[in-house]
Amino acid sequence: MDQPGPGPRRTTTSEQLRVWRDFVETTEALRSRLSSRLQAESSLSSSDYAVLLALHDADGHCLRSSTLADAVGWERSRLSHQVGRMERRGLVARKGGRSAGVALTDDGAATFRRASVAHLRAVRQLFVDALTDDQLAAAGEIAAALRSALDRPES
Amino acid sequence: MDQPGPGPRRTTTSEQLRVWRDFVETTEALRSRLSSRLQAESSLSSSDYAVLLALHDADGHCLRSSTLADAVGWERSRLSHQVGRMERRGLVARKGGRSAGVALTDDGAATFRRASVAHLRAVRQLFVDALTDDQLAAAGEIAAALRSALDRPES
DNA sequence: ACGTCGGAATTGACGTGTCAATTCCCGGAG
DNA sequence: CTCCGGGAATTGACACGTCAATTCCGACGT
Repeated sequence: MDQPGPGPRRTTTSEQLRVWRDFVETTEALRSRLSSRLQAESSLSSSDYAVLLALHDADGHCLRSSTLADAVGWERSRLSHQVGRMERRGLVARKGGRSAGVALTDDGAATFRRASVAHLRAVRQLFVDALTDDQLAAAGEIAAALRSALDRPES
Repeated sequence: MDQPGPGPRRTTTSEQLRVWRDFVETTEALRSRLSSRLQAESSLSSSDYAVLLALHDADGHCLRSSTLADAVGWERSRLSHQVGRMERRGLVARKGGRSAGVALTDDGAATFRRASVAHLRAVRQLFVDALTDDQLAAAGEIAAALRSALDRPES
């Protein structure tokens, strides 16, 4: 046996692959479920919600485009399209000329508050309460480990 | 202290929320990284890959539309659009009249084999090898727990 | 003051996903 | 044989994301 003792060392990859698939499919399903609920309850997409959240947390409910883009972690152009659509729906407003800020409208702020209680309830039900304390802690560690792998030099 | 002893009971929700956000953002980033690599290395989207994988595993490299839809877990119409696009690129072919099957072409099969080695390498690097054995096991349990919450009656 | 240079923001074109029709085919009833 | 019902598959219209231009504005040198 070229296995260094009884310690848990990698067997094949098929078991690992199974975990990978379960993990991916489940997180995907979770994301998509939360997204449907949000849509059904508040007519907001996850993207809408992300923007509203960032603006809501911002000082004066207003941010420069590029700051907002960083806050939600998107490309500029994606944000621009998104803001355009949200502006048409009256959730946000562009301030000033070409440069200088996107602001939450009153309507946007109200919509966000309404949506967020339902959304947080859903997150609690489908994630927080679905896991034991240990599992929740493990989830945090796993996220950190994955992120650090993602941040490595690239291959 | 209204905390019932040293036992691990929920504090506020803000710590839990932080874990939730980390978790979501990280899995999202991971998915998107794998997807870019696949695209760069093989000119395939994740959706393309999913379809090729399902057909490759299928008997005779051919499946009925609805069976294929179940295999990848999509809506019918999404599959139809996807297959249409893949057909134009020569990766798959529709058989028979309106009903009766989508088949992998030789080109599709070859493309899939090429893509899968790179993809599996990436999965190993960014997921399997990024986690300790314990974390990998925990990931499996977390997926199971989340899935079972998702499968509950709905709210 | 004028040009122009550079980055910020936007736009357009295109591939993709969803929802609501719509088409197509098969099987049974008359 | 013909007609009709219903489910499978497709299509169309529209929302969304990405990439490659393009526009816009302000700073800097001369």
